[in-house]
Amino acid sequence: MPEESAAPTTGTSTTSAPVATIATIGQYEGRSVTLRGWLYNSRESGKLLFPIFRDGTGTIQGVAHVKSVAPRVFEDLKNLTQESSVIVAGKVRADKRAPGGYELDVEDVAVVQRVPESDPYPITPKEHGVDFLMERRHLWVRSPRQSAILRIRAEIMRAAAEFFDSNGFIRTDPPILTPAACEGTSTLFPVDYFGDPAYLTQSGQLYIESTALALGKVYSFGPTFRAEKSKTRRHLTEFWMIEPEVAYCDLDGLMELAENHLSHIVQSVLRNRAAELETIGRDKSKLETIKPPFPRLRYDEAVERLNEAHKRGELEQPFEYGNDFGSPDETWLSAQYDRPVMVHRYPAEVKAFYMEPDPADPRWALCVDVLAPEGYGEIVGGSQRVSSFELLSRRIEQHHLPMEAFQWYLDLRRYGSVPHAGYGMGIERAVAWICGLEHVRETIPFARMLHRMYP
RNA sequence: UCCUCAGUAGCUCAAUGGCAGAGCAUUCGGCUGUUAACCGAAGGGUUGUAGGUUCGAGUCCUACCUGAGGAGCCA
Repeated sequence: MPEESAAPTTGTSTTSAPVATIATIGQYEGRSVTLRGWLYNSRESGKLLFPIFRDGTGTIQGVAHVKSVAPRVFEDLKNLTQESSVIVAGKVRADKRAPGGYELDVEDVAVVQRVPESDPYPITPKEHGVDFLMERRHLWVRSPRQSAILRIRAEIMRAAAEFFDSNGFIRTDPPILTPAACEGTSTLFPVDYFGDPAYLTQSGQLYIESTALALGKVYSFGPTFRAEKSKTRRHLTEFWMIEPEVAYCDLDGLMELAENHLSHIVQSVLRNRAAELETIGRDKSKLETIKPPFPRLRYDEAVERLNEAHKRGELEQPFEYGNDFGSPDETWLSAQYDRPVMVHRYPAEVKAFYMEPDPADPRWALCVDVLAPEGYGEIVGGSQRVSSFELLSRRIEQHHLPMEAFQWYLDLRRYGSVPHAGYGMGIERAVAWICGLEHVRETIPFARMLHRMYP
């Protein structure tokens, strides 16, 4: 994906040399170019300077000898501080010693803003702790690793939407401000809506069930909010979800959709963000296997395997039948496969009220969780929805949900109800898995977590 | 919310209850191919906060604050 400069040129050139970007600088080999960026780091050896520049697309080392440039240029470069903004002109030269394959023989430099040494850039190329970096997230995103992750995130989001756009889905985004809870209010963020209580959405699902019955195949893509007080590597209070919803679709159709969707995303990242995967040191062979079909596992079979694993001593806690999987259970299960595993038909009583019971045995719900490999856990959760008006209103009653608030949702079963199904995919967990990250806080530009709202 | 661990220089970390220390960063000096460069020198401290024990507390005790890891819940 070469991003050619459609950049503005106002007053930002030192010479007439064309403005290049570092990622695609090879096409200018042997020619002079202008780079607009920042000083990433610099080294010197006597009369030789090695400033390393970054421009958002990559880094490149410049070379300047005291005799090869004007005295002012040499002095300016020598006094340059980390993250000072500069416009630099130089000749592109292929060099085997350079990590990116090219170096820049500096010809001229214009300092846009010099960072004063009395208040140096705080993030040095050495080690830092998590708290220190998160407090300076607005600067941390400049580091090569962090900007590579954000580029991969953007590709994941692009490919995730592209898959639906090119398969007949219509994007219909639900409201973010909602009048009532989807499944109880305890995990919702309340807001004051002109004196009445309202909540930030925790899922657009109920709304896109409506648009699916209007348009057939739909999806939504946006932020969702959960006020859960969870403090783990998998949780954010604000995260992005892409949710398809399909009329006349059953659980089997939904699982097929999910495996094709996920495979498309991973293969797109491999194709379009190979350099970034390299930068962050991701093992690509772990992603190349992500192709349909994904293994399918009934809840019952998963439980059996977990109990066997416990007997062998691979899991501390024995699994209690009828429960939802715990985090260690998910981690163990997902680590058993080289591609995502789809666990389906959980016990109905531990699952949401809107999930259709299996006609073959109503103790099970027609639902599926997709667990990412390498222990990354649940990245997709979905189900076939209850289509019977009688069953749905009975469920709403049993769950002590306010019947008034669900009248519009029940209308979808009053007027032309059909079997339909959908799922939600958490973008940040997908990014963490595809990038091989320890924690979701690095998968989003500014993470919102329990006890972290700055910057 | 619960459990565990941590908080010392700008950063990452040392210091048996007995003189507050190193590496990096910053400043100055040296080096014509450096790759988180290297070599030499300098400056840099209310040891998270408040109490307590002790001749003496960074170190032990109590409370609180902040952060991290995990659990539950979830995507």
